[in-house]
Amino acid sequence: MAQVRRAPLADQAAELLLERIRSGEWRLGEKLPGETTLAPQLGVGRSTVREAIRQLAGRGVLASRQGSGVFVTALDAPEDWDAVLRRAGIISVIEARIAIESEAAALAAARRTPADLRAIRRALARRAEHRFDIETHVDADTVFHRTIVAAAHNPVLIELFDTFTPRLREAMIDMLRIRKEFGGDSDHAAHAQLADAIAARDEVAAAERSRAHLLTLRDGLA
Amino acid sequence: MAQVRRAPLADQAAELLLERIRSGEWRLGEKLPGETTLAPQLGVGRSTVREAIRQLAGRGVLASRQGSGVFVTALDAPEDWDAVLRRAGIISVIEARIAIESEAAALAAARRTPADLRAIRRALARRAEHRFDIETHVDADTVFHRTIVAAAHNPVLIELFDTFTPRLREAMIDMLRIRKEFGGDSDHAAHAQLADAIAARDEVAAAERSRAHLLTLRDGLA
DNA sequence: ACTGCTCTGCTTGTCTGAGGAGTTGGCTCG
DNA sequence: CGAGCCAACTCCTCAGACAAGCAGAGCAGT
Repeated sequence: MAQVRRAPLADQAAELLLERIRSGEWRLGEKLPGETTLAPQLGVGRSTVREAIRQLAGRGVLASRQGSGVFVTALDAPEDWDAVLRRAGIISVIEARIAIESEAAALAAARRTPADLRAIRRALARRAEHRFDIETHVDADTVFHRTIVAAAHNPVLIELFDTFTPRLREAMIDMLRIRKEFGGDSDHAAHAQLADAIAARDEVAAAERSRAHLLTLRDGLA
Repeated sequence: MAQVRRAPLADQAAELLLERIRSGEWRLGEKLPGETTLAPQLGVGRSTVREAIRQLAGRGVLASRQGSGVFVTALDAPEDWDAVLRRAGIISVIEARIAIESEAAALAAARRTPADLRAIRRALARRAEHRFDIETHVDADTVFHRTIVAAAHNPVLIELFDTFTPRLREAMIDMLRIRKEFGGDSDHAAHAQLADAIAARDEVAAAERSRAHLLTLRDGLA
């Protein structure tokens, strides 16, 4: 026995439709049978079919046009990044962060404007101030790293950074709580060197420093 | 004059609700007013409210539990990556690909199994065969690069790769069509060197080769 | 033969009313 | 004070009705 029908009919109908779409029953852009046809086919009422269609419309799979019909706009629901990141494990996430952030550091060194540099320096100072409360320190650290990614002027990279950091926040807090030592002088010096490399437009050094710092973070979490 | 295009009431209602959620009217995990309360508040019928809720449920913002109520599960709809990539421009996308792929190449050099290596070599051979039809060549090239990312054994990186490449496919095809020259000996040699570096477990060289190759691609698209 | 019109059937959109099913919190009773 | 019942509330599902919009068939005029 699977489950005692915990899921509402509308959800089941949506899942069933998605399954049939995935199987290739209708091509991209093709029209689905009408609601009045689909309802008895799925064994539910028309309102239920409509709610299932709405659900898939919210996920970007279907689009309905009044008077015309319901059309397939995607052959599959886009991967849910939250789910991917939950499944993946912290190490994989931080490796992805290393990838984007070291590249972003190099780009930042090449492209940073004076305003970017001011923001980086300011974030670095705030990061140094908040060295007593763990959560506050982690957040200040994240803000600092974000200013660097922002200085790369690449919307994809900044979006990736924002996708990954929430997942890492808790793990970092836990790690620091165990180590009982953070925000020390050597840690601050490493970050200051990163900022200096970007200020000096030294792409190689910026990538290197960023990478080295995050690798220690990864090994701390392993 | 607003617009000729009229959105269905249910869509308008969904947008309105999302707006109120974003504004912080209800906190994360909090319960929304009942359908019978919401309907006159939004000036629509109950079934329309239900369809709006379903739509937001499909986007992961709301979740409804029978007998209990409708609850906020996210304060905002997750960014749609397709939209981000469309907006971002090819250069930004390929820079993101450089970031993940050069890092993946280094990880692949460290972690590749014999099976990974066989897959890489096989993909390299197929890539060399298909050097006459542009589309086929681009697809074979993508498969080759994907085997490398797969050898890094990091689910986040492979997912990122799969997210980016569809967006790049057309751009690469267009570029090669203009240049009228592809799959040459030097191009093939560069890929072979990348495969060799991974075979030799040389992390630095693998990252370097991958990066250099993709940079020429970026500059070709600029 | 071509153009432009209307008419018609089919589609989705919206509302209402009626029960069914599940949850919650208070109330009664031991 | 605790256990069990119960009533009010919630969402879930259905059926029916009518409105609004689209697309193609058919027709009339040029």
